[in-house]
Amino acid sequence: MPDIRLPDGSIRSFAQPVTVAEVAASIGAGLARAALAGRVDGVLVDTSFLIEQNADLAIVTDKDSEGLEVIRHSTAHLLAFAVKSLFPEAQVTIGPVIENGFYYDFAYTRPFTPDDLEAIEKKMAELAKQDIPVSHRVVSRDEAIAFFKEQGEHYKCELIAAIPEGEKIKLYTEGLFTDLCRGPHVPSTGRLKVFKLMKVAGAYWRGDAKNEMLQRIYGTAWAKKEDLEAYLHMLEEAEKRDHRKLGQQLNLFHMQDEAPGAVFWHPKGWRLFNSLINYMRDRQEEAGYVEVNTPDMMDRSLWEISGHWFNYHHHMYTTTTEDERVYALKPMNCPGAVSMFAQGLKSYRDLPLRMAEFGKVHRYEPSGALHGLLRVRHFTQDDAHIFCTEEQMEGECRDVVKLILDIYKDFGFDNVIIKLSTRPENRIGSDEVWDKLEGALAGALESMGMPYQLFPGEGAFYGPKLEFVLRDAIGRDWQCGTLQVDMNLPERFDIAYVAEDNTKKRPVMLHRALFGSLERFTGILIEHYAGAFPMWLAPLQMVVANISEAQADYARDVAQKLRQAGLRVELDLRNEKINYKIREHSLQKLPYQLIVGDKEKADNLVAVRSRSGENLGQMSLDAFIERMKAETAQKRAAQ
RNA sequence: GCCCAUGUAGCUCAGGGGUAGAGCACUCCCUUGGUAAGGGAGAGGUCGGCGGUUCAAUUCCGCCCAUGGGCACCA
Repeated sequence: MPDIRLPDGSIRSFAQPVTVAEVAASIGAGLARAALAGRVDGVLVDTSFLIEQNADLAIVTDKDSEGLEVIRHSTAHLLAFAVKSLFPEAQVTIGPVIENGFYYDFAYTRPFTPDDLEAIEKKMAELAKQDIPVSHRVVSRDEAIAFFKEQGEHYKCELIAAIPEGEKIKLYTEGLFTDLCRGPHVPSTGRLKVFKLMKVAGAYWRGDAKNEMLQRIYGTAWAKKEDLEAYLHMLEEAEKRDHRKLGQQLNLFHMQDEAPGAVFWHPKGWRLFNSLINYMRDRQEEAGYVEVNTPDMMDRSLWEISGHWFNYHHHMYTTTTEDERVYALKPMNCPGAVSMFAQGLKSYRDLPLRMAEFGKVHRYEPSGALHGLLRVRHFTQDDAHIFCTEEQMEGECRDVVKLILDIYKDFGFDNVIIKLSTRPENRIGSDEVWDKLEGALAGALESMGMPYQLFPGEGAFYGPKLEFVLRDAIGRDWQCGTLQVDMNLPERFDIAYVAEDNTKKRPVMLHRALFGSLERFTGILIEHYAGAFPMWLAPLQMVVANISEAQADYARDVAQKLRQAGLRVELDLRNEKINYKIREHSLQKLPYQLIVGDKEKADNLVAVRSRSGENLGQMSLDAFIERMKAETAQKRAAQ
């Protein structure tokens, strides 16, 4: 005799146990048709779930985010259903919901082709149209294993074996297809209307590279057709921002086959790159850092001391010289920095010593990992190592966090997620020391009131770390900055400072990078701004274009004056119509275009057009320069 | 590193067993035009590399390299 309380607070009483579907029907026929699942006392269930006692119930429809998840999950099953009906020999494995869609991994004798995908999608549509009911039953572990064994589904048997004791094992059936699943699912396949298969890819069984590779089919699913279209449109827009594409269109950089994972910076791209370094130099100087430079290549013995040789030498570039010495290109700057500290005697008066280096590091990354500027083999870090006393540690951490967040703001990244990764199982050092290091990082954040996400066990073997993830203009997340506390290197290199009491003490060492990799950060900025850089970053800020040859001298004159005012200017005196020039420079996303014709020449003016396409009219050169200086100083403003 | 796909002119792409084609860009000529493409001519390619099959390979097959999408990796 359950009393059921709905989200609006109203209570419905029933004479006997009822299913979620029946409650929905008692409220209205429309809701009954829309019901995808139910939430009973906070737990998501199928519409066939029988409510026997008093309970809170919410009917889940495609208007709820949970409803959409149910749709995606059920569409993954529909995909498996279709694959099994077209390729009965394929074995099913797992098919979870992911952002914007789902995937399903299959084991099959041959790879699925793009044509197969098309056929599978067609089959899915067919099965959906047949509106096949989806039902489930709870079975015992032995029963489940026997069932899948008989079907030849060995992966499923492995999955069942891994289900913890005491958890219910459910089998969902739609038509001839039965799958192991936690549920819930839509009541029938007819509820799945808007989906599209996106791509096939390889994926290791259970995410382990030691296991065999399965075939993963990715798909997307939505409640409404318009949602799917909006999603596909968003993907197209993201593709237009792709830094590899823009890098070529805007003539910023290129890469070529002979140098995989390495960048050829063109003049404009290099100017951008250098703007970032110069900006960082200024900020670091203000924050009390000194800048140093250490060798790119050092003897193997140094890398043995640092531990890199043992841990990473497969990923290091090495070379043997004629005298048979083995050198390695630096994969990190820290051994150089520690060597720098070790040289000469250091006193507590020298601490904290904040030592920055724009070091170019070389790592032989796996070929499959390379990706434009975002994952390269040779990159420049805006690295710094802070040597300090234990007492100074927390304060230094706080200053780094402040600096990072403040700098990100200048690029319009206000939305920064901070992750704290703590001691892993495999680690060096006593728990007591780890308490201190983790305490310094957490304490710094907490004293500033900064929220953070905790990742227990994810720290490096030598110390905990903070990671700074920023969200760009179209909502994508990028991990950039890190702050790590290191107890490994100071010990390995046996560095010390002379303390107040004239004893030698081991300093604490912080590693930090704000941009992380300059190459990567440049790539992120290209996508973030879609190539339309704000004035302070734009490699080329403006063009001066003449209407016809008669104003060439005047245009030259204007450009020269702008350059003298410290602006980055290009001159376009080509024998082309003004429309043609404007179109070209607009496509190059220049912040400003200055048009000079007879009128401007006569009155000593420039006609200004902004990147947004707005004609700002005529103004004097001085007024324009004033305006440009103000805009450049403003930093973050972009259009 | 693993799976799949791709590689043709500077760029975007078409083609296909009988020694390659378009648009844009480039060079020259005409045009001197006021806020997103004026007209004409010309030049440009060992069809990613190496092997194989064939009378003949850019096209078919194999290996390698690179790129793209994933997986794994990211000190």
